[in-house]
Amino acid sequence: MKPDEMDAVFAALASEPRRRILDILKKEPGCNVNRVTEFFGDMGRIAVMKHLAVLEGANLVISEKVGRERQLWFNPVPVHMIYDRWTTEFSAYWAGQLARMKYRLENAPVPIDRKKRGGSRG
Amino acid sequence: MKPDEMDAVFAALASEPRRRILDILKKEPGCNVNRVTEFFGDMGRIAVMKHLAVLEGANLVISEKVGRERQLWFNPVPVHMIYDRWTTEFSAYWAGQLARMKYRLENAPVPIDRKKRGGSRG
DNA sequence: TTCATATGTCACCAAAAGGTGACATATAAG
DNA sequence: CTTATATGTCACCTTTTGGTGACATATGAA
Repeated sequence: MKPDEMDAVFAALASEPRRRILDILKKEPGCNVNRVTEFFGDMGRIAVMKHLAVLEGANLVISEKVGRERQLWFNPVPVHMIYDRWTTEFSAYWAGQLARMKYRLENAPVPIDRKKRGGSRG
Repeated sequence: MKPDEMDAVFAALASEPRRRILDILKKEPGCNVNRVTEFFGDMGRIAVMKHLAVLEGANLVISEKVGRERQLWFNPVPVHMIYDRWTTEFSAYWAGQLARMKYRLENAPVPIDRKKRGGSRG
């Protein structure tokens, strides 16, 4: 997966309305643009079409024109590819860091022992 | 994980330079801003600081000021959370769709059989 | 043809992202 | 003190994003 493709997928997913569109397409595979628009009370058709264009650019949505309608489909492949990448790329890092940081991850960073900076209190 | 947090994480990851910064921090944990900047020939310090602000906003980077330096750390927790979410949310969908679409995923969408539209010529 | 529907395209606008240089502040070193 | 280093902050600029309405096109129906 090339960097540009990753950019497109992450950027597409970095939007609540777009993630919501994916949910809609998961629930109603093959529905058309106006049907998707119905789910949004605060957004018009053109905005929905732009979001769909972003999603199609990331290959997260596939469309096919049937008559005057455009049928829309969620494509899970890019998500799966990132998922695969993370399992391989990050698992080693997680293992190493988790062993080093134990369960302190969410709480505080682990300062490097460059200089002695007073004792830890508690 | 709230929608806003997901937005922040995905938006932060939707940038090649930012993903590169994370790689740098994985390789050199605790290094400072200027050190990170050295890796970029086409970007200045202020731009790097803005990227770091985005990454910190997504909690993908944690920093700690030590003396006049700012030590930077990669935090894998948000990635892990999305990873976890995907394993649960998408696995069922993948199983169902993969069974239905078989290996045709990358190639073509699967049109719903709403109207009979001539025979497939292949 | 005529009318309704579904989508595509265009110009336009406001806000956010992504970059810069100039300057201020804080710390280390002499 | 002075000087160098590391970072923070500010105004400014350009490009992209995200939204709109008006209008054009394509299809379905009568």
